[in-house]
Amino acid sequence: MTISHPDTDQIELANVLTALGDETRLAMIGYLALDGGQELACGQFYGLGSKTILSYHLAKLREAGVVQVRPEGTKRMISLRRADLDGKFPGFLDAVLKNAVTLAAEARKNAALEPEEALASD
Amino acid sequence: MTISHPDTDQIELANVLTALGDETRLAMIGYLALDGGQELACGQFYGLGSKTILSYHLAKLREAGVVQVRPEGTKRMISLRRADLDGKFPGFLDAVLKNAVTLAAEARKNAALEPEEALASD
DNA sequence: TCCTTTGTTCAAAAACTGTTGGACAATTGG
DNA sequence: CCAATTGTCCAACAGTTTTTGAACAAAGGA
Repeated sequence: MTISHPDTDQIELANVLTALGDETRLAMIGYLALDGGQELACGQFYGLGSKTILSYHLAKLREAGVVQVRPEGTKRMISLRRADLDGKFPGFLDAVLKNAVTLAAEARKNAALEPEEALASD
Repeated sequence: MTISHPDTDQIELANVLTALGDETRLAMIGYLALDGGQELACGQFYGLGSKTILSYHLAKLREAGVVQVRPEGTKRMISLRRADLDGKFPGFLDAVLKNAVTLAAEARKNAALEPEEALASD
């Protein structure tokens, strides 16, 4: 395997809770839910910080078993491990996402207003 | 107010998740759910550590808005803020408790086997 | 090949966390 | 009053987390 993920049976609730106990990471999973479960690349988490910081937080989510990361070219396509989480902790992810989605929506709105993060749009 | 608690509208999901992202604190809320929502004193979290450590973790749970603490004599009667949490994060607490309860049950069983924690039973 | 895009890795610094042991405080009972 | 019970507070310690900037690597296009 190119990128290491915990097996489903190695996902522990305390680790998942720790991974999600951070506004940046909560917003990240909100982004992943916003677009209907579509995969996202790191660069699409607008308004959540530098690429270094996103890489760091992405690793935390991946190591806790919250997200799946698939390399595609130079990108990393990220998606929620929804089936695994729903199987182990029924109802948990949906309850958390209700909140996380609003965090992501705010971050996206703010990023649109402050184009410091945005790259050349030409 | 004798003991400080956050208002309901000040309870934030990221803080709740951080508070619960720890095996000791997860087991603590498991204990609170085990006995059908009865209040517990610190001394009744058998097998979870010294009184100092329980006091530390209790403060974390209280400051995050997870538990309510009511002084009674020299004891602190602790209960889940179930209505507040259910109101703000529907389905969340129940999803977490399913797991936390088993942690508490294991801790209680182990504490019964290793009577180092137990005080004089005479 | 050279450059761009996309992200990872590293070292360093600052802040926070969890644990321990001892002292302390408040309440209750003898 | 004196002692026991129940927890809190404090200082110290080791370890972890988060952040920053710079260097690096991998893939793809001109």
